[in-house]
Amino acid sequence: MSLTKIKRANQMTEQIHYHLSNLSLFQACDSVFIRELARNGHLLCMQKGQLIFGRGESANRFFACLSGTIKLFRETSGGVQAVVDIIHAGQILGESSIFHTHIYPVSAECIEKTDLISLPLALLEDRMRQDTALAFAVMRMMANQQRQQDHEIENRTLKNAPQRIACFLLGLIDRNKTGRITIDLPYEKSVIAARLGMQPETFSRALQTLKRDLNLDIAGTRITIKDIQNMAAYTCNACSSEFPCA
Amino acid sequence: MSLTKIKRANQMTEQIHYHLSNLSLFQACDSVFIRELARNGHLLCMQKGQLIFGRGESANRFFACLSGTIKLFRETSGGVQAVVDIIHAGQILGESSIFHTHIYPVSAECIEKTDLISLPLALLEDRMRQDTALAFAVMRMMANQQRQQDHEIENRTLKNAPQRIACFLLGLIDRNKTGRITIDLPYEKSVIAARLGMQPETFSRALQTLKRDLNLDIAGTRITIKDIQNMAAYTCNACSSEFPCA
DNA sequence: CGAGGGTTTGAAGTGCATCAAATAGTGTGG
DNA sequence: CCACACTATTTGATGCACTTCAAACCCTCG
Repeated sequence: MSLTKIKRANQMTEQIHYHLSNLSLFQACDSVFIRELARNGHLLCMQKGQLIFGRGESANRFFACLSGTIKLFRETSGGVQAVVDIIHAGQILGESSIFHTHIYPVSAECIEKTDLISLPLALLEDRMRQDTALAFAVMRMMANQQRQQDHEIENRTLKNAPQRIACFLLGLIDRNKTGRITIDLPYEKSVIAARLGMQPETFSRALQTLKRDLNLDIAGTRITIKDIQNMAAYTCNACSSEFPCA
Repeated sequence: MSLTKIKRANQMTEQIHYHLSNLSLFQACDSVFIRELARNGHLLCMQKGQLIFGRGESANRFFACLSGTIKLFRETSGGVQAVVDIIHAGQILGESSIFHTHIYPVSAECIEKTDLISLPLALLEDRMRQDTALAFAVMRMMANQQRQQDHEIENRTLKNAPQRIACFLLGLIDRNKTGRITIDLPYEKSVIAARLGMQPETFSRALQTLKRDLNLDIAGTRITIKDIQNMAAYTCNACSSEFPCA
């Protein structure tokens, strides 16, 4: 490598190191490990629609989402998708393939411009074997995802479309806010619809129902909720957990 | 303790030790640990309908299912339930409360006569911190559960009632059998219905549809499948994974 | 044999999907 | 900066899958 190339590589490593040290998952990890990760990390800038990995592909890298949004989904041979989760900045993805014989168990696609760091699974796996705190952090993460999935199954079983939307909106609310609240939908309505297991048309109509029943103000992608308690009653009565249900 | 009481206690410990050493989760654990678990284990014999633990209760024990069947579910204040999983002999339950501030994240109820061992969570947790292999075994288990849940969400999103039942039946089939196959439903139809997210009436009717479309023989709780490939095509075409997908 | 829970069947209603078309919104190149 | 093209969203009309409620049936077990 030329001197300028080395310099640029070092800068890149610095940048990656900075981002990694901000991830909650690595909070308890020592700087040596994070530095090693950084040296082996690639910065990826992906566009809306780009596939990060596909279900069934062999996996030797996992990813940290720095900015943007990613949908995790399963897809039939006919091309129909079931969205399983949505990943935001600060979260990681692909790590669970460690436990699936290094095969990605779902597909991941960017649903807007997204910055990622690609990292070797082997480093994480090795480190987890040595560092109990890291292993437990991963387990805590997995356990939380599991609880979320349980909640999702409950939602699909017990709630109708407007209630599922209301539940989703409540999840977007900053915990310690109160009174009148305005929300900007974090991504396309059709994606939210898929995430909630309904068609875009149903989403649109269900949102109208919600507007009528709960007296919401809706302007395009911006929604104002006047009475949160009312909304919580509307959806949480059909659910095992109460607002705020994280 | 009297001598006979001590003797009886030792016998009990022996019995528990025997069962624990057969659990796949503890295969890699040394005998000392299993013995310590056994000393602190209680044998529980529960009847159909008995609650093992309730969602939200504080947790300091987990359980190993020796025989019988347990449903994990979430329940609204109105008493409606969403069945999240069904636990069989050889599996454990309640362990994930370690990662939820020692609160059970779901409720567990026996749906038939069931034998359990109750064990202290603290022992498992401590041991996981020392024994990486055990920690990884737990993670593998959690990862598998997660994949199952993803599959379940896909099922509920993409499959109709008859297809979900067909998928369930395929999951009961011994992998290396072929040709004409007879299955006995492992528990009440209404429980299967709940597990699949449908009403008992819907289950009954959907099973008729299946019988008609796939030419099944159905006698009460016993079902004979004449053409597995046909059945796989029927349900797996609406799914991201192919038979056998377990 | 009778009681009680589980299952099936029937009739009716409802929520969501589907298909089609109109409208709004967004980004692009002239 | 506007006009056009393309995508996202909404709206309408219709059909179907599943739910709900009610009653009959079946099966098991005391």
